[in-house]
Amino acid sequence: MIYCVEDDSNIRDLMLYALQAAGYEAAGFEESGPFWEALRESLPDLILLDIMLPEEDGLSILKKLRSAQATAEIPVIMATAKGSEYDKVIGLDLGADDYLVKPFGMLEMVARIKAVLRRTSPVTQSAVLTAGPISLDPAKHTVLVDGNPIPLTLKEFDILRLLLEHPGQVFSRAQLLEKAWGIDYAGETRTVDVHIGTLRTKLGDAGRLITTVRGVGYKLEVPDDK
Amino acid sequence: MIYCVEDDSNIRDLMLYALQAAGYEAAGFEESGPFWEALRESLPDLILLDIMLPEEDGLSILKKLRSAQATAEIPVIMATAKGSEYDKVIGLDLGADDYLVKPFGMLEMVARIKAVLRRTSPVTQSAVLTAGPISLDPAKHTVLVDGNPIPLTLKEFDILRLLLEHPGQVFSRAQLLEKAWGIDYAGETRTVDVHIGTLRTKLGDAGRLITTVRGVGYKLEVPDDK
DNA sequence: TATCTATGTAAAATCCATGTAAAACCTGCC
DNA sequence: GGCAGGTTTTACATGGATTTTACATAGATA
Repeated sequence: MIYCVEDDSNIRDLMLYALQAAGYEAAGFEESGPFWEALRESLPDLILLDIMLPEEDGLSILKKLRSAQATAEIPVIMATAKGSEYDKVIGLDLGADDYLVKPFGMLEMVARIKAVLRRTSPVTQSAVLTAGPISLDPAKHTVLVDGNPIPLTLKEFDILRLLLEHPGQVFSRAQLLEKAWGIDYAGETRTVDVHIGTLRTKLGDAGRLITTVRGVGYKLEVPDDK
Repeated sequence: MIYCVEDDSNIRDLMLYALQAAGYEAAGFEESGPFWEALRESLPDLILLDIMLPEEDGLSILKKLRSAQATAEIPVIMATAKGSEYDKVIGLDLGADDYLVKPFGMLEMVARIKAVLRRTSPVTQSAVLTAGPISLDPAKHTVLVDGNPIPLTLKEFDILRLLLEHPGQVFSRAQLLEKAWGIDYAGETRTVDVHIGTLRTKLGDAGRLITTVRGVGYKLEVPDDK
C-alpha cells in the first residue's frame, strides 16, 4: 500500500492511476489531517509526499514521520515543484529516501518507487524472507519450512527474522538480545541459547542452517545450492 | 572510499574536491579501464557513475558491477546530462541506488551520497580483509583461501585478523596475547606458537604468508605479486 | 664444530562454551 | 484466583577449544 499526499487533485488522480496500473495499492490524501488518521489505521509500504501543501508543510510531515517509532522506517519519496537545491538537501538530510522534481513522468515515478522499495524491502518490507527451505513472512507472522507452517513463539520468530535478514552474518548473544529484545542486557544469560535450541528442533532438518560460531554467537548458514 | 567515474576533468575535479571537503576519501577515473583495475585492487564504499562515457557506457558498467559477486552490493549513484526519462528508468531498473541529473550542485551530491550510505552501510559494511589468496570477513566470521572456506577456531581467527589488519607488521607473542586475548599475560607461554602452527597448516599453501621473525614474533608477509 | 636458544609440533591435560532438560517465573485471560 | 502458554533461570553433561608439556629441530653464536 502506497500513500500519496498531494493537494492538486489532477496530479493526485494521475499518480493513483499510474500506481494502480503498475500493480500497487494506493490511497491519496489532499492534506495532512486525513493522512495522519489513516496512518493510525494502518501503515503503508511507502509514502509519496509533496513538499508544498496547504496546511502542514511536507518537510515537517517528514520530520514527524521520522521521529515516531512506528513510522520511522517507512520509506518516503518527496516531490516538489520548486527546483531549489536547498529543499532537496533538507529533505535528504531529514531522511527522505528519494526525490522527484515536478514535472515528473509517471514512468519515472514508478521506477523510483520500485527502486526505493527494492532497497528498503530487505530491512523494512513485508517482503518474504527465505533461505533454503525456510521462508518467513513478517507481515503474516508465519514461517514455512518446505511449505509446511511451523508455529513459532514471538522470540523465536524475532531471532529467526534477524538471522534471515542478514544471512551469513554472525550475531553475538548480546546482539541478539539487543535486536530481538530491544534493551541491552548487561549480565550473562542463557536464554538465547534456549531459544536457539527450540528454534532448531522446531525447524527440523532446516534447523541445521542455524550454526553456532563457537565463542562468538550464531549465524544462518546460507545454502549455496543455487 | 568513493570512486568517481566521469570523463569531464573539470567536473571530476570539482566532485573530488567537494567529496574530500566533506570528509570522504575519493578517487577519480576518466574511463572504465583504470576503474576496473582499481576495483581489482580494493572495493570502494560507493561508486559515482556518469552515464555518458567515451569508451564503455555507464549503464553497461552498472550492469557488470551488479552481475559480479564482489561488486554487486556496492551502492552506485548514476549521473547524467541527458535529462531523458528513459535513461533514468533503465538506470533504476538495473539497480542504481540513486540518480543525479546534471547540472547538479555539490551540496546535493554530497547529501545524496550521505543518504545512500546511511541506507546501505548497516547491511553492506563488511570490510573484508584480504592478503594474497586469503580473505577474512569479520561480520560473517569466515575465512576463504582461494575461495574455499577454512574453518577456524576463535583464537586462530582473532590472530589472523590482527595480522591481516596490519600486514607486514611484526607482533611479539606478548602483543598477540594482549590483542587477541584481551588481558596481558605475565608468565611465558607457548600457546601462541601452537595457534600459529595450526593456522599455518589450516591455511595450507597460504600459511607460508605467516612468517616468524626469530627472537621477535610473527608477521604476515604482504604478497607483492601486483 | 660444539653449544645454546628459539621455534615447530604432537600429544595429553585442562578448561569452558554450548546443548538440553527441567524447574521457576511471568503475563494475559477466563 | 487459577490456568495456559511463553519466557527465563538453573543445573549438568559433553565435546570442542585452549593450554600445557615434552621433545625434536633449526638458527645463532663463538
